[in-house]
Amino acid sequence: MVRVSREQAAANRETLVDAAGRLFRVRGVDGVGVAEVAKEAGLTHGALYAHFPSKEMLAAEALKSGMQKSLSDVKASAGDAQPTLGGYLDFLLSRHMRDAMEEGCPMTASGSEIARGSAEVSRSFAEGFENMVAALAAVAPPQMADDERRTLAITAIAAELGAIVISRGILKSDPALADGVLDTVRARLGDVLGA
Amino acid sequence: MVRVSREQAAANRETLVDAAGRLFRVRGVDGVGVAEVAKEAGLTHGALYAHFPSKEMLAAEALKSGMQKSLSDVKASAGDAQPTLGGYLDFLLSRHMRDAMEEGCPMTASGSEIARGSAEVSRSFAEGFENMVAALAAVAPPQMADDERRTLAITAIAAELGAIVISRGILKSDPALADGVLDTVRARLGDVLGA
DNA sequence: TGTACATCAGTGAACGCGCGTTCACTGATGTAC
DNA sequence: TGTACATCAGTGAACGCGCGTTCACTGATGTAC
Repeated sequence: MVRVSREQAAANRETLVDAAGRLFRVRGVDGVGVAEVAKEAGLTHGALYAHFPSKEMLAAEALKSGMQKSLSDVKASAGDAQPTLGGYLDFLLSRHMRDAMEEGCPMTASGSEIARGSAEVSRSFAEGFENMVAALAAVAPPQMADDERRTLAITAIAAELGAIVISRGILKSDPALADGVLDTVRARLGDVLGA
Repeated sequence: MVRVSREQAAANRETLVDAAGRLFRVRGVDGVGVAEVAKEAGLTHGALYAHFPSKEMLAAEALKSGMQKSLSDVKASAGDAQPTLGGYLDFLLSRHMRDAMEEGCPMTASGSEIARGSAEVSRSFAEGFENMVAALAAVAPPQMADDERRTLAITAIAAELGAIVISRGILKSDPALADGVLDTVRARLGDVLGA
């Protein structure tokens, strides 16, 4: 196939970003070649360079998109019910969040790679982080002052990220401890934050 | 040079592990070749395979060694004074800890790579994590029950790891926010843990 | 202590391989008349 | 609406390169007598 419609091209671009996000989260940016990303999207590697100037830029785009998607997932986790901080934490610190890396949050899956990324990557990350902070602050106990809610949200996200990373790291050698870390941090955050 | 004394060989092995730890932390395991590790240690890549069966095993060894060294650094941060939880947290959540990746903790520098590593890597990590938990639990408020001290230590480490990773990720695009995350989590943990 | 020889830590060339990126080409899409 | 042609998304061969690993070789170290 050569030359597709503009709609199709836009769809292909999105498919590339999604495939990249999924693969990069599971195996790392350095662990996946551009050819595999393109193949996963049903294209050849050459097509990828019609949409992105380099693998690095694709990674930045995939990160941004993944953070947005992840935020939507968190918000959607409440379903039709009123979202609560406790509900968000249950979702963020669940075994599913730990195990389903391909659909999870890029922040937990690629944290150490983001630190080494370009300024572009950093910008995508900062934006996604701010949005996540805002989402958690919005469901913090209403009697709190605004800056206290923000403080609480930042601390909860940091603890969540750390707990998921630690739990994943331990999983292959001590699954019981890996589960314990998730439960411990979830419970402790609950005690502390009243959620 | 060919064939060195047994002492020299042991020293060379250690130099390789140190060099690998430093380089892997800064640029990632996938971001550094075995030739560069060997060169950094003043050897050629061939020599590396006299000490380690593969790059993967070298990485596992470097992780184990790095976690031990990191724990020593934390304990040493108290100097001659009586170690306290607050003192440990000041050290763990400092700008220096965030910026000096080459001497920092492999847990924060390579978290997402550890999750993808072998069972061997997972074992090294689990052991290092347990030791760090024990060290923090040992300086937790003495009136607490043992399991509560452990819970507290796990939560503090998770929050520390997350805060450092987030701060590093944001640093290139928003240094002020990056500092803010460290300070926020440090303060909040202090409030909450009474340290 | 002195000599002969086995050991093996370290060297550096070579291996096959997959990487990111480029580019000449294709032909359906989109457009101008 | 129909025709002629420019555009450009996607193809796939080719590029140079650095990767992890292997291996024949070297010669000082360590050992047996």
